Amino acid sequence: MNITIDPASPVPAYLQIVQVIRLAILGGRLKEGDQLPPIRELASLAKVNPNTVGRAYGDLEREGLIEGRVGSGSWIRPPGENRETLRRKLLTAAWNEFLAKAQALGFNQDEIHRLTGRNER
Amino acid sequence: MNITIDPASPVPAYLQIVQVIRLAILGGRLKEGDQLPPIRELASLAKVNPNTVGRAYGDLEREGLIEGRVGSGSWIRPPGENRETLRRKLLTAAWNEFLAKAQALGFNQDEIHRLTGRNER
Amino acid sequence: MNITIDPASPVPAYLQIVQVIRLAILGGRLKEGDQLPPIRELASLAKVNPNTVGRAYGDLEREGLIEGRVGSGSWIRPPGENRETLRRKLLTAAWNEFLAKAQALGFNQDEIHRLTGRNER
Amino acid sequence: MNITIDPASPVPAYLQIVQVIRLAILGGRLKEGDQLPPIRELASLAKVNPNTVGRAYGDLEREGLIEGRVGSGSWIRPPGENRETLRRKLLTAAWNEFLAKAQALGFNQDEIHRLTGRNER
DNA sequence: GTGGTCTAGACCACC
DNA sequence: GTGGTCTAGACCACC
Repeated sequence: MNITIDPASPVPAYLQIVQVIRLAILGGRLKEGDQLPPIRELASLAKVNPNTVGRAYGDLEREGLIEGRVGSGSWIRPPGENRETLRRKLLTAAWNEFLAKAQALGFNQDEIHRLTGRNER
Repeated sequence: MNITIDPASPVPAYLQIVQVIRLAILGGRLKEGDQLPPIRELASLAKVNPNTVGRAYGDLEREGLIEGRVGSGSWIRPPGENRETLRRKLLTAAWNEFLAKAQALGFNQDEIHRLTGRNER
Repeated sequence: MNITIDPASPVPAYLQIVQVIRLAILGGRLKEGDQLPPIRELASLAKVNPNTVGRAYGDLEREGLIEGRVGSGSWIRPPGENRETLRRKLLTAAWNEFLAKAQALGFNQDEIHRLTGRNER
Repeated sequence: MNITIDPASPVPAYLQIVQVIRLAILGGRLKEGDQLPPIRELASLAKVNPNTVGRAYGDLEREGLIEGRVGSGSWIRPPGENRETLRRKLLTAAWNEFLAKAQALGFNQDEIHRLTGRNER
C-alpha cells in the first residue's frame, strides 16, 4: 500500500485515499481477506492526519468494500455480486472522459490514434 | 458558451469554469478576438455568484489566454508561441491518466482495446 | 504630447494622464501659453474615452496648472510662486521612493552605487 | 510583519500586501521556512477583510514565493534558481523609473547628483 | 453595461 | 485554529 497525496489538489486528501484503495480492490490487487495497513501507519506514510485516513476507511466501509474490526484492523470484504459490472462501468467512464477531453482539445479520431500510439499493425 | 457546474464536485466552481474555457480556447472553439460572455451573464447561466466567474476570468487572464477590458468585456487573446506544445502535452497527460486507471482496475492491453472499441479491423 | 496609457495598471487612466502632463509642465517642456491638444484628439491618441481625458484636464485645472476656455481649448498657465519648490519636492520624493525600494530588496549603499552606475571617476 | 494599507491609493489593497511581502522575501527579511501571519491576523492588523489578505496570499503562492498548508499556515518557500536575477531586475527597474521622473521634471545629471547627495567627497 | 475590488459573513477540509 | 471557497451585496473607473 503506497499512497502519495497531492496536498495542492482540489480533491480532498481523504477522497484521494478512497480512490486509490477502491481501484486497488476492484483491480484485484487487494483481495478478500487481505488486511489494510493500520490507520496510523498509512497516515504516517501518506503524511496526513490519522483522522483523514479514518474518514477514508469509513467511506470504504459504507461502500461495502472493506470491514473494520475494532482492535484488529481493517479487512477487504468478499466481492459483491456486481463487482465485475462496476469494474467495467468505471473503465468505460474513464475512456469517455479521455475522449471528451481529447475532442475538446480539438483532436480528431486519427490524431488521437497517432499520438496515443495505438495504430500498431 | 454553455457551462454546467457540479456544486457537489470537490473541484471548486471557479476551477471548473477555468477548465472548460481553457479547453475551448486550446481546442480552437474560442478564437482570437472572440468575446467571452459578460461575468454577470455567465454567472447567471452557471448559477454561481459573479465573484466566482470573476475569479475564473482573472486566472485565465494571468495565464495569458484572455484579456479583460474594463467597461467593454473580456476577449480571447492571440495564441502564444507554445500553445500547440501545451495542447499536445494535455492530450498525452489525459491519455496517461486513462491508462493508469485502466491498469489499476486490472485490465490488460487486450481488454482495454476491446472495451474501448479500438481494434476495429 | 505623446501619451501611452497602460490599461492594466492599477493607476486609473485619468491619473496616468494627469501625471504625464503635470511632469511636462513642471519640467518646462510645456510652457506658459502653450496649448494642450483638444480633449478628443488626446483621447484618440491615448485610446481612451474623451470623458477620461476631460477628467484629467479638470484635475489639472483645479491644481492651477492649466486653464480651459470653452470653445478655444486648454492652455498652460504661468508658473505660480512656489513651482520651483514643488519641483524639488517631487524629485526628493522620487529619490526616497527609489531608496526605500532598493533597501527593501536588501541592497546596501555600495551595491546601489555600483548597480546604478554612479561611482564614475 | 507590519503592513499599513493606504485605502485611498489607486493600488488595490491586495496588491499593496503582495508588494510588501514580495519585497520582504526578495530582500531576505523573510526567509525559507519562515511562517507568514495567519490570514485573519494580518487582516486585522492591516484593517482589511480576510478575503483581501487571502487573495494576496493566493497571488504569492501562484508566483511560487510562498506555500499555504490548510490547517497549518502559510510558509516562505525556498528561493528558486533565478531569484537573484529577479532582485537585480527590480532594482534596475526602480532606478530607471526614478531617472525618468527626474528627467521629466527637467533636472540634469548634475542637479540630480547634487540633490540626492551622491557626490559626497 | 462591464470588469475589478471589497466587506460581511458563512461553510468546508484538515490540524 | 488555518487556508480555501463561496454568496450577497456594494461601489468604482470606464464605456
